[in-house]
Amino acid sequence: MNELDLKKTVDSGQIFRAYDLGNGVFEFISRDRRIVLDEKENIRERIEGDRYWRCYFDLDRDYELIMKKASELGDEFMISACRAGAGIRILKQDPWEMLISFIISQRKSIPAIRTSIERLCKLFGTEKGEFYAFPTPEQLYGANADMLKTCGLGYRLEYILDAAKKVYLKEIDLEGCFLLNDEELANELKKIKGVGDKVANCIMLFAYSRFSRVPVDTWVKRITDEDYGGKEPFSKYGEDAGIMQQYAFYYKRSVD
DNA sequence: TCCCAGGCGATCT
DNA sequence: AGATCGCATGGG
Repeated sequence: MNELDLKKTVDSGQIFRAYDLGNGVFEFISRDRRIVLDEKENIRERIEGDRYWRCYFDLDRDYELIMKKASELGDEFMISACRAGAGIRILKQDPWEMLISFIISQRKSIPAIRTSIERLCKLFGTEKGEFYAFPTPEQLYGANADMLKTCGLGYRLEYILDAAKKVYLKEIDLEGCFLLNDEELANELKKIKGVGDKVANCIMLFAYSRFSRVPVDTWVKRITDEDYGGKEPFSKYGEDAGIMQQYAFYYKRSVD
């Protein structure tokens, strides 16, 4: 019950710095932290003992209620999505890291996003022994322009620089943003170049625990068009719509 | 080689 | 407000 499936979570498109190392071993990197988990061991016990990772893996939320709601509604596609996505959890990630990661994500494939982010970390992040921390706003704001150009950011480069500038110079306070309501938060994030509705919703869902937000990307559009005849199927899940979106995203990609 | 990727900003009607 | 269009680059 209420399992945590590391493999599915790594592949769920919400985290770009998580890796399947093989043999049931998975690595997750967040900010300047790293955890390596072996699913053959009691991972739940291990995570529960650590304040940061317990919060990160969202262990205290009941993810089974949403399946019940899909069943009550007779929502067949979402029932299948819940079944396929069981064990995926919405990771509580860092706002700055999500901001940069999802600016990069636009019109890029997930493997290409990973490549760009890893280059950024390796070139500008602080070395932590076996890995590199995600670069801070200061590190990106002061980044060498020629080195930045080697990260495959394309036209998104100016967006990244705008984000680094606004956050480093405190025009935008990402920690203070936790106090804002959903609409205020979305508007604040969209002051940054390269942040539109979709990227803002990703940041809100994956960093600010705004579970009602549904990032509408190419896959979600396809679900709406192909499986619901053009009628948006997520809002009826209310405060859990973002979780359902994540299951549906995972499911749709898996059957494509 | 060709096609498209977890969209967005600019520029129109 | 809503519809179109160009966009840099890397994977498959």
